[in-house]
Amino acid sequence: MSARPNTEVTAAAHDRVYRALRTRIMHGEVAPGEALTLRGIGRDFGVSMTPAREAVRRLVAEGALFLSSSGRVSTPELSNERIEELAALRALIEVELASRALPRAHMALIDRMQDINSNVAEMVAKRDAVGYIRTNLEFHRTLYLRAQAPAMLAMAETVWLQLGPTMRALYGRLRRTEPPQDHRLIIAALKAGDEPSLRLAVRSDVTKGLRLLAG
Amino acid sequence: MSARPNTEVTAAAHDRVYRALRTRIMHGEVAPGEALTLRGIGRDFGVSMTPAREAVRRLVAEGALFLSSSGRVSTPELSNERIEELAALRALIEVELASRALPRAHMALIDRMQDINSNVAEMVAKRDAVGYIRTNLEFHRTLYLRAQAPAMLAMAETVWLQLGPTMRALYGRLRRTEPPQDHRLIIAALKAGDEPSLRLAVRSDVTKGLRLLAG
DNA sequence: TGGCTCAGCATGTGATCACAAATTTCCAAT
DNA sequence: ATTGGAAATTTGTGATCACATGCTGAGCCA
Repeated sequence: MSARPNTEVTAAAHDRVYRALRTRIMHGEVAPGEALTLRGIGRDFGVSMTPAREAVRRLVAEGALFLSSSGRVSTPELSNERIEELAALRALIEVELASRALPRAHMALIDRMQDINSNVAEMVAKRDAVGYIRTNLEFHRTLYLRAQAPAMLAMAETVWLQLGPTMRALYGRLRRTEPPQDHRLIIAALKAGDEPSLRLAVRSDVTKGLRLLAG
Repeated sequence: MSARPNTEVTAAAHDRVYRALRTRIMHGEVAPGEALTLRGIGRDFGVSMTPAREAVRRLVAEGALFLSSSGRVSTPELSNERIEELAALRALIEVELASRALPRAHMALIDRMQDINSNVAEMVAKRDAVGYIRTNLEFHRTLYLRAQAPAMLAMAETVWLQLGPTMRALYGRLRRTEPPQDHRLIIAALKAGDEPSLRLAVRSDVTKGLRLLAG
């Protein structure tokens, strides 16, 4: 086989691999400490080592994967200190994003967030950890997209990515049945146009889960 | 030539290339919009395309380089909106870092920061834009290292990296002769243990330069 | 039984090649 | 002179290979 016989829509192989791995990591579909090999990734996606290597490099650069001194890659196992830091970063960045989104959040957006939140509740009821993480991030991203701040959103997603495997471990352990109360507070603050309440609710939502884990 | 004849200290070629490029970009040694080629980078560093490609991938992932739709890489030319966002991120993250460093900032650290700040003043006097950026970042990093928050510091450095070429363009244009006043305020607040003043001074220092550019 | 060594294997790294697509160059036609 | 297009060159992509290193486990000795 030679290079890409790309006549149209086909994206670059390394990008396809990157996106697939990124989504799996962010949604918590891989456990912390899980090892990956370039040849293994290549086999999984039907490509050679080269695109697998490039995808892994990107993910390492984003902190989604850990590179051992010998070059082996694995999902990171975060220390409590690092979890606390990442939670603080989420709080800083996401509060700002929510604040910037507030003036632009019209009723259609709030309705959509309520729909997503009912999906979150469903995932909690089904004890579906991956589904919960996915819909929960969708809830947040839907709001933050309105902030029109792509660099900040990218930063927030990088943090989510680093927390992905850890969140899986957390919510996999957790035995909750009630949907997140803070999401309702966020929606209420949006409806009321109440910025201080919004900031408080986002900070609480973002910090709460991770505090249990690090505590 | 085959693989790395690495008997000891030699670092991986892709890592060496990555670090060199990263430093050059962060310090503003390349202009915004400057184009790079994999073969050119390889030639410059005496390696093949493979390590050059990996280094570039990492830098693209960190937002230090822009990847065109056809795969060409260049230094990004930031819009005013993006500059404003990145300045806001600097403010958020660096104020937090400074705040966390404050309780641990003893006299030896403050002395070192004063030394670095006199180097900053020297660079300003010499109209050395690259030297100014380098010593200015060194001033900030010296403080933030004391925060013991590696994930946050990495985030801050990623923002610096994205702003590198733009800062060069800014400070290259700027005709200043006075050293930054805010640095003196930062040092004074550290000496006094005055957290609110420190937060204010850092925010002002970090926001000021970029406001001119985006304005 | 427990620890040690060494062979075999798995794995990352870097060079090189073939190919497709994008970009540039150059020449002819108007 | 300017524009159009075709040829030539540059460039990124992905596959493959050789090699050095790290890891694993089987066999050995105490």
